[in-house]
Amino acid sequence: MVTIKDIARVANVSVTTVSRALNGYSDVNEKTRQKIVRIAKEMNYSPNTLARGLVTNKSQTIGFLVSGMNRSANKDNFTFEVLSGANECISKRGYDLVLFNTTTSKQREKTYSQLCRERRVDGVIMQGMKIDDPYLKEVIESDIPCMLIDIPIQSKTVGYVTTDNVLGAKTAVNYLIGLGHKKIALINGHDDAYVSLKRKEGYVKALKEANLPIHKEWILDGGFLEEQAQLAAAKLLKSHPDITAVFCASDLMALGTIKAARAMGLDVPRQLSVVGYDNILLASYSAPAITTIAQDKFQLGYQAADHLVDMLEGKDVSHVSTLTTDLIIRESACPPPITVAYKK
Amino acid sequence: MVTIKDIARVANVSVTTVSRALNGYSDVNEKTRQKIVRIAKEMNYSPNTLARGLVTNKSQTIGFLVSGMNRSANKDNFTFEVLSGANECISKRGYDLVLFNTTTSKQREKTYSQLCRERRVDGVIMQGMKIDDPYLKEVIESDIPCMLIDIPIQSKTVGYVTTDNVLGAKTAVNYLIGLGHKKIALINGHDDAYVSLKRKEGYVKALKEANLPIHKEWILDGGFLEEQAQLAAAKLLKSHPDITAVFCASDLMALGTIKAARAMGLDVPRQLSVVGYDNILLASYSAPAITTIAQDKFQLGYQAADHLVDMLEGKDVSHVSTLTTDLIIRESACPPPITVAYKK
DNA sequence: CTGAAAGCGCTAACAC
DNA sequence: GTGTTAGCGCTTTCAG
Repeated sequence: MVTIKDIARVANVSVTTVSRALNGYSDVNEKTRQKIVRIAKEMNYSPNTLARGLVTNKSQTIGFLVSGMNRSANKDNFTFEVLSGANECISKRGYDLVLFNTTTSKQREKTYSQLCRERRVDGVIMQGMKIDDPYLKEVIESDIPCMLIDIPIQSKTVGYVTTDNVLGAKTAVNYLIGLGHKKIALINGHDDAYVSLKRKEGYVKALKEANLPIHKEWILDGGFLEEQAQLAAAKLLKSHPDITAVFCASDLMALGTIKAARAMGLDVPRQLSVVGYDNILLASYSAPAITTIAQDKFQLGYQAADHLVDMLEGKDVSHVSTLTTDLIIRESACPPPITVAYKK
Repeated sequence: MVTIKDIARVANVSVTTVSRALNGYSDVNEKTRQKIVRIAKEMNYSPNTLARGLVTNKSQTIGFLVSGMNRSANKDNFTFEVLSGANECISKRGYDLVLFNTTTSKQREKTYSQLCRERRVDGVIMQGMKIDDPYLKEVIESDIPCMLIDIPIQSKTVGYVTTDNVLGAKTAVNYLIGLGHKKIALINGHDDAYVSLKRKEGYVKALKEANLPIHKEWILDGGFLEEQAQLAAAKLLKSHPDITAVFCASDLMALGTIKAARAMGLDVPRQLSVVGYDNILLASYSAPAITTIAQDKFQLGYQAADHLVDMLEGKDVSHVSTLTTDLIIRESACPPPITVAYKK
């Protein structure tokens, strides 16, 4: 493995000069630089980032900390898209991503700061954490720069990027209301997720603004899981057959809800309208295709990475982004059955 | 940041002893060890892997080199599942994964060995490479241990894990033949992919064994892309309306083929049977659900990682695995229309 | 069982 | 412009 020492010897200069030349410092003779660069290339030199990191105290690596990258959790490619976005940006800006997966017990034994310090990551991007995850508390206490996805915590060293979940949910419910629905249920994720709280807020807001009553019994949790949502929806539709629409806090849960409806002989959308959230790939391929609120997951990761590197480079701008969402109208929602007319 | 030096001072021993105690060497007094361990814990010490790596010349990191992790390429979560599997195994065995994405131009400028040497990765896992990717040639020349996904190259330092693509394809086509089909086309990926070559081989083999003629015009490439496959299928079905079944080398292309058929007013499966490959998530959700050959992508990654670490630990076993596939029967294939009876 | 010393490859004062 | 020197945090001979 060739080192700057080898280059120095061949070029007949000191290692310092080699270091400076290769790192683009200005205070080195242009001819010497060219010579050094040429020799380095000839000798097929690559810098040792470990050694460099040891002295600069910067590793040029970002930790990507995600909960649940295990076999079962791949149904939506949310994590992967965020990861892709983050990686795209990070590598453009000269860093590399290292994966921290908190689901393997091996890593769980270590604290957040242990994980980070061992690898000397310069910063971390966190995704998929529950609101009460112990790691989250550590993030706040730690002074390692961190960008959170969908968790609004902010300090000198922590920022976040999220979407406007209240507005997104409101848009979905308003759409249903606009279609003529008055009895709209909510299948939410779970209270450990920030986005669930916000989406419920949007749901409530939309109903209130339309002067529609809020029924607590119409709000159920589906844990962001298709099967669990199916169970919840089945229960809901059985005990409240007058419901004509349900807004689900994820597309996966919308899928589950549709299955539940179908199992009861209900046609979607004619007898029951369903609107999802996320716009996962499945949403456009399922039958019926799911009307949903789209969020740009790639962008979520990209922006998080961008903010993080900004932070590392000392740019003192706000480290918060809120992305917008889009209503994607497809086939799973339509006006309610005309029986509602009898209500007058 | 607390170092072993700090611990040494507090514990009143030398750094050597601290190092040995913390690394579980046997030649240190049990009492001293306990004291050191206790102090390390109290001081919240984490080892600096950069420093360690610098001297041991091992970084405990594995590079995951993938082509195409960009925004557009996330339609099947193939890469993500392989990644998850690899990460699961790697982290169990005490390593971490660093992502090398060859789609960003930043990384493309660097050669394979540069990428690896800069980060001093101990080994790499490669996925999604085309057969003529320049990186691939470098892998062979390099002495860095490398496990390939779906590319059968083998040497002292390189191994691979793949599935039995010939058998998989053969199984698919045999299934179609068993259903009564005699005119079976193939929408393949592209010749730059090893798996395509093999799947074509399986297709041909199955037809031959059934004494069915091979028509070159019935074999088209869809580039593993839905849209491209749709175009290819449209062309194929238009010029050869007597085809009753098509085997696609990926589910995404099966989706495209179904769309093409539908656009021509053909019912799938009643007028055209379609069998896919991969068993991506979409396959079970689309309408009709796609009959396909399933491969365990998570396992692909897991095994690659396992072999790689074996290699790094000097275990001199074979570094090759061939996983089996499963035929998943769903709704996109059925016996051909009875019109074939007229053929007699 | 423990310590002193060297050195991994690199950067960064500081001097010339 | 360039070289000398020290040192990042750790492991590893080699002595004792």
